[in-house]
Amino acid sequence: MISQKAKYALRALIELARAKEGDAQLITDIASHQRIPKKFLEQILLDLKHDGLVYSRRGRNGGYGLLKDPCHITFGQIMRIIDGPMAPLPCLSRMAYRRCEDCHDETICEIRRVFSRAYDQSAKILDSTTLADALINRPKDLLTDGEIESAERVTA
Amino acid sequence: MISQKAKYALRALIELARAKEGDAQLITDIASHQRIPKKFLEQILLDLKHDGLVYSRRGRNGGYGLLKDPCHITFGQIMRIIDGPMAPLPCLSRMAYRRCEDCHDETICEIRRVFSRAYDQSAKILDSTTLADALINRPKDLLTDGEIESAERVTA
DNA sequence: ATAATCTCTATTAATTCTGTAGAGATTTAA
DNA sequence: TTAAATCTCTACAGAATTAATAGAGATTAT
Repeated sequence: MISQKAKYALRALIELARAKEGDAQLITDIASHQRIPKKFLEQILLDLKHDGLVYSRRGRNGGYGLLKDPCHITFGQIMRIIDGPMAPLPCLSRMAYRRCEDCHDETICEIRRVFSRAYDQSAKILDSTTLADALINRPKDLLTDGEIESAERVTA
Repeated sequence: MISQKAKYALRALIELARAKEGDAQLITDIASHQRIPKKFLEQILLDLKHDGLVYSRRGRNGGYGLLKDPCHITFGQIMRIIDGPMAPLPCLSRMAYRRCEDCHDETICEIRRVFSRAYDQSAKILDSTTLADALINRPKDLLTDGEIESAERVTA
């Protein structure tokens, strides 16, 4: 599962992406619209700022805004900033590779091999889907099987 | 990241899958071969037994063995037994669906939509890859791009 | 100056993870 | 029938992580 913090970050960024370019939005407003604890959101936005995704202005008329175009901010980027490496094994992380402590030989590890394939697939999606993509309200005939299935369960 | 417990479980099951069908193996032996804390492994194997993946015999000549053919035990099954739902969001879990506490409307949630696609992909792999698949030592020309890339980094 | 707003660091409570401990039950075989 | 080997079950504990909360500080507009 992704962390609550990551969900908050994604919700906040989606709200920022929806705003007209340039208008800064208040932490207070984002927090109340998205039902995010304000002080927690402060930390999150600060992380995102330190990583160059958003800008901020202090004082009156202050607030936060996206620093990059929504079509250049991927879910993968956001997840890595907030939750750290997405890889299911440290030895599969491209940004933060670490050896698995007790692994005999990485090159022949069956577990690594299987998870590598699974991770490739999901990373491919998350690293190519942007905030702009997420905002597009797609017609039903373009939904994936998984989306259709889950939509059916939800409305059932 | 998957848990240490899940890695232990996978390693133990791979060791059981390698054994000739029928011979039970001792917890002690699996623990020492795979460098798994013995008492921790006891709990893990017990979980797997309660879920019908392995059998056990007590007393002299006791031990553990697979209850099903390795080609009928998927990585997905194992991961769900040990780590619980694999879905990145509770509202995407097929086995253990839960509503996201603070979600306005699941059917239009952008976050859910994106992660649904990513999860579909990786679940497809993990639910179709079996212990038997993992044991096959495939020639290099059948490796995926991700496997090649990571093999290169490892040997570099 | 003052009010509004973001910034930074510390602290805390709850939960999860990774084990450890030990008494108990079952089986085999001498 | 006894002893040794092995799995079974429950409880506990320390460390790490998560999800906040708190509060003093810095900056900006008016």
